[in-house]
Amino acid sequence: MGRSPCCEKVGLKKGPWTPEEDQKLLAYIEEHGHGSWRALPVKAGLLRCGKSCRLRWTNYLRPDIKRGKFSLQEEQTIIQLHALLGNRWSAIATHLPRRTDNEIKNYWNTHLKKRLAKMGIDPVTHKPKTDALCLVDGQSKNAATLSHMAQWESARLEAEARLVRESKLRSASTNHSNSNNNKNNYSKLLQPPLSFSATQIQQQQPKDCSGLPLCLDVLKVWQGGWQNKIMRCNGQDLAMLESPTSTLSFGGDNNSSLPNPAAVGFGGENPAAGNEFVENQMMLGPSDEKEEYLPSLCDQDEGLKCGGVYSFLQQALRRSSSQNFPLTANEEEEKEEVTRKLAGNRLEKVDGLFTSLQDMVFPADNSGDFKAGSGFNMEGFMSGDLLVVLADAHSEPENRLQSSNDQISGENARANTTEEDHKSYWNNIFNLVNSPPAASPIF
DNA sequence: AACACGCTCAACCGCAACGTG
DNA sequence: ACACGTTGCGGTTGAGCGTGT
Repeated sequence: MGRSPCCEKVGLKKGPWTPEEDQKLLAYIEEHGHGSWRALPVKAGLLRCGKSCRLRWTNYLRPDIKRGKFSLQEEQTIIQLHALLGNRWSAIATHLPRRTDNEIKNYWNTHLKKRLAKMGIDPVTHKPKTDALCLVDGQSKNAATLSHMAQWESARLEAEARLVRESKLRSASTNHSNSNNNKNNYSKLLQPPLSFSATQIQQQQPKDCSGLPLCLDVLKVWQGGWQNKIMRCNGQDLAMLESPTSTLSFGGDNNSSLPNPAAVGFGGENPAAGNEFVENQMMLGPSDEKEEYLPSLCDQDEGLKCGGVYSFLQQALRRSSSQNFPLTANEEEEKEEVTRKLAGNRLEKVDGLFTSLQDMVFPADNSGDFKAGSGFNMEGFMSGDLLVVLADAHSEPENRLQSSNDQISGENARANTTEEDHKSYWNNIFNLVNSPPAASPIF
C-alpha cells in the first residue's frame, strides 16, 4: 500500500505554523473548502503537506473551536466518557461541542490523568489503586470499597452507554414500527453489561421477569448509595467523579403509544421528549400496553437479558455486602423507616423476583424480619429510593406510576433531591451519548 | 542571572480504516 | 477481490514557557 510521502521527503516545511501560513490556509478554505487535503497546499501556496494542513485546520483554525480552560462540566464529561470509551478521543470529542480530540487528549494526559492518579484512581481502568491514598490514610476498607464502586461504575457506564446507543438506534426504527416490533426492540435493550459472562447471567436468570421494573429501580437505589460513599471516601477530591444516581427505569412517552424507552430523554425525533427526564419512575408505558409487552420480556431467550440485569444487580449487592459506612443522621432516620417498613406486612406480597432480592439483602436470615447489619448492609442504600422500590413492587401496574409520582412529590425531601440528581444525570448522559456529534467543520 | 526541571500543547508519526476505480 | 490514495485516529515528541534553586 502506498504511503503518502512525508514532509521531509519532499522538502516541505514542518514545525509550528506562522501567522502568514495560517492566514493562507484560512483564506483558501473559506473560499474553496478544503477539498482534497493532498492537493490543498499547492493550491493555497503553502509549503506544507496536506496532512499538516488538515491537522492545523481541524485542531486550531476551524472557526467552531472553543479554546481555553475546560469547565468542570467538561471535565466530568471527559472522565465519564473516558471510563466508557477509553482513549477513543474522537468519540469523546463528538460529545464535547467545539473541543477537538487533540485538545481533549492533551487535557486528559496533562491534567485529568494526573489528578485521578493523585486521588489513587488508576486513570486507565478507573479503578482505585489498592496501594494508593486511601491506604496511606489507613483507610484500606474505603480503598476496597472504591475498587468495588469503580467496578460497578465502569460496568454501569458500559451498560448505560449501550442502552442509550441502542435506544437511539431503535428510536428511529420504532417510529415506523408497530407495537409488536417495539416489544422486541425493548427486550433487546435489556442486555446485560458486557462485563458479565453468559454463564453468570444464566446462573442468575430469574424465572419471572415481571419484577423487572423492581430490578431496575433497585439498581437505581444501589447506585444512589454508592455515589454517597464515593464522596465520603476521599472527601472533596472525589467530588469530580460523582455522577448522580443512575436509574435504568424508563418512563413512558406521553406522545407515543409505545412503551418505548428510546423515547426517554431524547431530542431529535421526538421534540416533545426533548432532553427532559421523563418524570415517571416506571418502565411501563401507557397502561393498555403494560400487560401486553411485559411478558414478552421473558419470551424465548430474551429472558436471558432480563436475567442479565438481575445478575448485574445481584453481583453489585453481594460485592458490597461487607462494606460498612457511617450513616448521616438523616440516613439513620431513613434507615429506621425502611427497617420498619421492611419488617411489616408489605413483604408478604412480594413476587418471586423480589423474594430473590430479599435473599440478597438478607442472605443469612430470610425470615422476613429485617435485622440491621445482618448480611447485607443497608447502609449502602438511600432508603427513600428503596421505598419507591417497595411501593412499586406492591402496586398494581396501573398504580405504579402514581406511586412513583407520589414519591417524587412526597414528604421525603431527600428523595426529591435524589430524583433531581437522577434527572440531571440522565439528562447529561442522554445529552452526551445521544446528542448529535459536535458541529463538524463547516466544509 | 543562570541553570535545571517540569509542564503544556501544537504538531508530527505511523497505523488502520475507508473510499474508489 | 485487489491495489492504491485519502482520511481519521491515537500515541508520541519537542519547542516554548514558567517555576524553583
